Amino acid sequence: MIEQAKDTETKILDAAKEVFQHKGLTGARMQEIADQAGINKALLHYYYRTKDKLFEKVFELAFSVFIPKIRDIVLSTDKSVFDKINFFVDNYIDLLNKHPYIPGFVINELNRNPQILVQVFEKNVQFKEMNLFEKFDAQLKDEAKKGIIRPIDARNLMTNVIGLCIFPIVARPIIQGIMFDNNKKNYDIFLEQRKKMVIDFIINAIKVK
Amino acid sequence: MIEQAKDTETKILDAAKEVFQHKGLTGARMQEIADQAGINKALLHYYYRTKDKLFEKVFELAFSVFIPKIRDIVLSTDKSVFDKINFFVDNYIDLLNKHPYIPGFVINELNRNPQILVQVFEKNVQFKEMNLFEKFDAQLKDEAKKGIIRPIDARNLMTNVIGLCIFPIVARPIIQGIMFDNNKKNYDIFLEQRKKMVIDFIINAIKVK
DNA sequence: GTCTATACACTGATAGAC
DNA sequence: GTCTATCAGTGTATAGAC
Repeated sequence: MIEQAKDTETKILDAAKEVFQHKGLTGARMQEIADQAGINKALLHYYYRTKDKLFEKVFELAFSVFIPKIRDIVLSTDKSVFDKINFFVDNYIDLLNKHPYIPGFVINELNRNPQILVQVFEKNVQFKEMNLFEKFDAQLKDEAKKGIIRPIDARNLMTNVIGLCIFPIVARPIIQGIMFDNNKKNYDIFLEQRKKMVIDFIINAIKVK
Repeated sequence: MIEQAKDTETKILDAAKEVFQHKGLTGARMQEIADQAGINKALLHYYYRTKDKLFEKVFELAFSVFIPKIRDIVLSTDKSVFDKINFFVDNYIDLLNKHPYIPGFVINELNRNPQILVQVFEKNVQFKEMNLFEKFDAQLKDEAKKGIIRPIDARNLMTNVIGLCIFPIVARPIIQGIMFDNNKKNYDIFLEQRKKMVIDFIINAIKVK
């Protein structure tokens, strides 16, 4: 039955997400994914043929959670730079809290095998047409000329903004361990307060006063 | 012969570093490490007994490359906050260029198994006595009172500084792919220019003008 | 200390019954 | 579509000769 099939396919994908994102491609076991999905190991191969193909699907979905968001926000051309930063950080940190394991997963797997990105690009052309940086560059240059912000290019600014949001999540174990005595609760508070802190930090970094 | 032994032990460790840092614990193969070291697979077990023990050694060494450096710099109490930031970013980015794969390796393995950190702490007490943040906090509070910098706590500042240095290295494949059309040369130039950019960015973020 | 040969467990994948 | 049983390949680890 098709109804049943869709359901099983979804259960497998959800289980695969869970396991792959925590253990990575090489650390994940098909058996564990099957257990997590509550089905038999053979069914995984029935629906996705190979481990690599299943992984690819999971990776693409993870990727598409975080990348288009960047595009959406940067492209909202009616906003000032300050408003964009405010809006981006606010939304991106919320998104990160919802999916805290995805950034580390994507970054790690891409380091192990950068080739995956090329495949994702080929399947989703929209990712590739990211020349939105030129437009953002123009806006930054414009506001700099008007004396609103100090000069900075879009790639550096975006790297800084995204890095300040993602880094404390990706490097959580080490920062929490070294700076917070491995106290999970204190680190959660730290992250909570960072939203406002990061916005202030960035605005002040580029603002002309 | 002891001379020969030391040499082989070192060769194994160097090979293990190379393979583990690129493939991770679960992705690495003892056979590949043996090949890389130019010796037999059985010798690996003769010197390090198990894959896990060999990995642990490699992890500890990788860890000790980047963490004590933080301590050294933050503890140089005779410097102003601005000088510390200048000095830190300059030195840390140089260090990152020398060992670009270590941060991603450490971060990833700690996400897979945060327990490793506890083991490292137990073996190296110096890592744990990182209460240097209290001292740095005092200095930040002092300079803020004097009207030199805007108020910020040590943990947020250190997270920002380290994040701005490490993130473009760790997330290189994705940033290079999306923002630089996968052009390696252009990304190298980008990284080269970031040293000055990052320092300016941070100084302006906390400076009172 | 270093090698060859091999034990033993596990993993991804398939065959075939229902 | 879903299951059980099983295969072929690979991985860590050890035994034992030199």
